[in-house]
Amino acid sequence: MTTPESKKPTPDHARNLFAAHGLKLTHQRLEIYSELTAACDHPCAETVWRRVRERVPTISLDTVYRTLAVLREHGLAARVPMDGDTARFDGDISPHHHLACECCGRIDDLPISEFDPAALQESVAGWGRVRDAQVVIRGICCRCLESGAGDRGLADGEPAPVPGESAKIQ
Amino acid sequence: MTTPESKKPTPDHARNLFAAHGLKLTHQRLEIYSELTAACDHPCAETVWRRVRERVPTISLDTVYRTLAVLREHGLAARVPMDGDTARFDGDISPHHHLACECCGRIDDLPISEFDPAALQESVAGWGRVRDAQVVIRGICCRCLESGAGDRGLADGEPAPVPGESAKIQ
DNA sequence: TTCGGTGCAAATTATTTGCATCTGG
DNA sequence: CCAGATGCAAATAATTTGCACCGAA
Repeated sequence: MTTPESKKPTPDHARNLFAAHGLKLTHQRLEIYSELTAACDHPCAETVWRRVRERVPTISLDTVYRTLAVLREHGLAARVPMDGDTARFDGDISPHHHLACECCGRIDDLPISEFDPAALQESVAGWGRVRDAQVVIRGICCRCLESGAGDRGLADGEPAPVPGESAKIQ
Repeated sequence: MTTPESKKPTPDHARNLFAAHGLKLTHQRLEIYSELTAACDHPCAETVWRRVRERVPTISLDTVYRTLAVLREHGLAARVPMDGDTARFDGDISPHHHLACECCGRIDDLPISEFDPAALQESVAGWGRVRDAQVVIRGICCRCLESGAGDRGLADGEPAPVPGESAKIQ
């Protein structure tokens, strides 16, 4: 286990879910989907690949990319709206907010209830159809502040090395 | 003029601003900075380049990339937190929110006052230092809805062609 | 059986970097 | 004069795509 997995993994209810979307349920897709919904660190494609490879050594990186794209197209996964250079994915499609460290690249869910997307319905009325509304916060996490890695500040994606941490790719 | 420019351009107050940050004020930087602060469409590096080239035909794309990076490092510009495949820049560094069309890639400012970042200070207290907090909305703009381009839905960055629009790169 | 899915390798696209030259302060 | 800035071209890194084979329904 590379990172702490919290949320309950997807057993085989994925079977019905995929069928409902007219998607074939392959060994690879099941593993990718399970890994993504179980993860809580909003992994990038390569990270999902590395983790799934522990169970399916022959899976290729582009299958991961293709599967993540398919899951997004069917609304079973989402991309986190952030400004790094690598796409980060989220298996939790329920509306929620995000918090990102510009130093080490970690992205966490932001548990708040102060913000209600419905409140700005009329403000966006004439713009078009809203698919998703969330609060995005960028800053330096306490771990980076403590390690002094956040001194320079800036940078995004997976920047500056964090002492004691592997960082780089999440 | 490629797109409607609204906000007041930066005259020469840029001279003092750059000096204050210890940055040399070159012809190229001035044009890039002016173009960025005048733009209201959150352009990508290549778009800034195309626009500035009308005045400075010899400027190179990597100078634009380097300058945008420098401006960000000094807090004179920001990258919009979004999930497209190309970085989008913002010359307006005052706190505000964004609205993005997943179909044509356009990004607009979202004029709302309902959301006050200060309200979640305590929610983020133990996480670290907040540098920026904003609401990000993703959806399909009315122009795409009308043209039917938003039918398929999904996609991000600069996807599906919009009839009557140049789209592709913003 | 059949069409969608997969793996591999090559191709694209966005962004960065090395280096020699040039220039603002 | 000189450290920092620029242009050009080559290098990276992330993501996509062509194609032949394979397996779920």
